[in-house]
Amino acid sequence: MIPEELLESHQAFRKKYAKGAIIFREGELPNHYFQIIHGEVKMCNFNDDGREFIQGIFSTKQSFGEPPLFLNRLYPANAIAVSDCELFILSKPLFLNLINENASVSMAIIENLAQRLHYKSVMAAEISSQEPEHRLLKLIDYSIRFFKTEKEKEGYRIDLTRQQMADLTGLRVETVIRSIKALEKKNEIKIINRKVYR
Amino acid sequence: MIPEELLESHQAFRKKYAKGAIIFREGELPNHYFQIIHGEVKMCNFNDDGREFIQGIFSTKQSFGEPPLFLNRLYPANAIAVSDCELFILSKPLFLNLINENASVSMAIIENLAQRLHYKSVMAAEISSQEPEHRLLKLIDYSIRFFKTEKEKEGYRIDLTRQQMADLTGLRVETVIRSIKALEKKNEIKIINRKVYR
DNA sequence: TTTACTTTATGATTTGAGTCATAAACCGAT
DNA sequence: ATCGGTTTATGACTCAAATCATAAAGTAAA
Repeated sequence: MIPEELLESHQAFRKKYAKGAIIFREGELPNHYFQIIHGEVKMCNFNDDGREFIQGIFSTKQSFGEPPLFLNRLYPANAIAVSDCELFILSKPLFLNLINENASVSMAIIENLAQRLHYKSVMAAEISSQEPEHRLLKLIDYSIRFFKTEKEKEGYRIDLTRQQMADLTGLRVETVIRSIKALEKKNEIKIINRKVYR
Repeated sequence: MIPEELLESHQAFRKKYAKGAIIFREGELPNHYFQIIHGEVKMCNFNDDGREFIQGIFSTKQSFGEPPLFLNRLYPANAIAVSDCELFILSKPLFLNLINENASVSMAIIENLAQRLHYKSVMAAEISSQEPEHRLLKLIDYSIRFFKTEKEKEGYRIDLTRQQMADLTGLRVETVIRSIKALEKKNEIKIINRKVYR
């Protein structure tokens, strides 16, 4: 999102995380801007009985975790590496400088936040009021535009496990599996050796 | 959010809406920036069978509906006047100018978006994975900080109808009524002639 | 190729929020 | 004071998703 050159010229450093590593935790005070060089990161919450809710999955060139940085608020969720990954990290004061100096960066930030707010608006309305199949279809369509998909001859391949879909929509795995099958029967999607295509 | 003087010096105009009036509709192309002078506005979706989901309720000095403006996307929800209200309206090109010229305005926009994203993150995790009482309590605590409350000797008075709470959390009115009562029994909240206090 | 683990799959059962019906309490306008 | 509309309230019943149990299929590592 922020061009590499700019980040590097402003003393951002690189850091690698192994799959499963925790980048920051819910409740911590944010001190840095993070942008993905390669790999994938999820932001998620765990509720009292250990169930996970995935706020979003981010990949190359995307940033995450800025909102509380601007609000002097604690992180509302955890950031965890979904795969091995490498990040640019920029300290809060340097990041804020960069924004103030550079109108195009601040516009990029605005667009990025607007983007994520849009996703949340759409999914919030879905999650709260629709049946599982509808919810999943929306997630699938949304994920095609924004994460984890590759275009193949059979259509777009959704690179999410059933469990991830469950955690993104607030459903249980079993419900996702059953709904996915129902959607296949209705010809809304295809399943080719367990992968979902649309 | 954007100072009145600035809005006026940039040719924003004022417009009044009666209670219930539709300011814009889901699916329309955004052309303006809106900021509330007085009154309240809700953004909401209606699903196939007419049920409403409230994305947020906004009041004095708050703006709404910017995200799709930045993304050249259609409105994902309707904006409806909850009470009689008056708004500042600024055309898209003038608004974008204003942001580009003025770093403090663009920072204000960033903070505003971050704020709303934060609310959505918190509520998304709640809505998708918690029991009604937990969900409602979170909404109540959040609404104390951000909308529709007044501090009284009995505590904060939540100025939301049961129906609004239902539409904000994705629950049904009856469930809200029952859960609110259960919360009162557990001494989490007070109910004084039908109003909720916390 | 065997082992250990993850992901997908499927049936049986439970449960709690949704739905439906009905009514009381409240509020504003005439 | 009366009337129409909204908001709150409550009970009975339904049903779909969650839960529980169990296993097959796939995958990665030793």
